[in-house]
Amino acid sequence: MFSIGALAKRTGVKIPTIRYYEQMGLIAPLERTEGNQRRYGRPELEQLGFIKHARDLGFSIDAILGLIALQDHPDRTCVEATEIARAQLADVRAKIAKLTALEGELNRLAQGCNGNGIAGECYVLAALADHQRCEADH
Amino acid sequence: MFSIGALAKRTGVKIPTIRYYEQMGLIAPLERTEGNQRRYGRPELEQLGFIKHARDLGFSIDAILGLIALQDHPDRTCVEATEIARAQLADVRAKIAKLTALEGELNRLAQGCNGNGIAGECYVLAALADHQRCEADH
DNA sequence: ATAATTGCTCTAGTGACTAGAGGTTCAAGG
DNA sequence: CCTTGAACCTCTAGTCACTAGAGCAATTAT
Repeated sequence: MFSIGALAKRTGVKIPTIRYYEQMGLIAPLERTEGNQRRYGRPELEQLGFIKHARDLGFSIDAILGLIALQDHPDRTCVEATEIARAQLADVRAKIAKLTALEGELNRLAQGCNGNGIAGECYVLAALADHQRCEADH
Repeated sequence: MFSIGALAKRTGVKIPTIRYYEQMGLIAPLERTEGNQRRYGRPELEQLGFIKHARDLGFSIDAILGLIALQDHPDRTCVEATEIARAQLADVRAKIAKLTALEGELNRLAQGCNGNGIAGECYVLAALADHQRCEADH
């Protein structure tokens, strides 16, 4: 049985975030002290590890709630968990694609100007003002 | 001179967003009608195009405010504009790197399970619970 | 016993919008 | 000229995943 501070230190999740997760229904402490302080056990430690890992992978709180519901009903098929993971993967891939396109344009933008001119004829500002110069459409 | 609705249609920026940008100090209409409705001209159209383009490239409202300040003082050197663009590029590259790492892990996650087992022995849930199985650290 | 640390709840702020309520103004047709 | 309906106005609150701070209570160490 340990305090919220100890849990925070062990998992690397900040104290207010743990309390926020509790509010969102992700982890509740097993019990409280007489003075109303949260006391956690090993299962909560593992649960929070799970949550942190999923958050690091970009899963939304809502998606994690779904995964937790699956953990709590291990008789359900695994399809749902895999679907959540696949959706997340698709999301990440879409983001990568978009960011890569932006990288290309920003690169041209940043290289077009050596930084020695004056802003009145700055390539960066001109390029931002004139979308025509873009290769990809966004 | 055209209305906010016409401006929205021409630029593809939604009406509430235009009003929000005005609140943030990005674009103000030249004038208002007697009945207090916004009326925009060509300069505002171009300004909003600039803003949209920069937002599409991931620039923050704050960064765009900086760029606009440069436009308004064309005597300043171009260095600042380039610096803002370079910072944005670095940011985008960092995000791509992080997302690519996540993509790898998510891919393993989603492929480890064919979706036919039961959640009690689901690879997705197990992998999320056990960070040890990860290759990269995040 | 006391001081230092840690904990509690509650409210409000972040960024970049989006949604809705409740009311006003404009443009077009009759 | 008048009415109708679309578009407009302001203002407040909600989104997501936290983060910060106020003001107070409990625990721990000395």
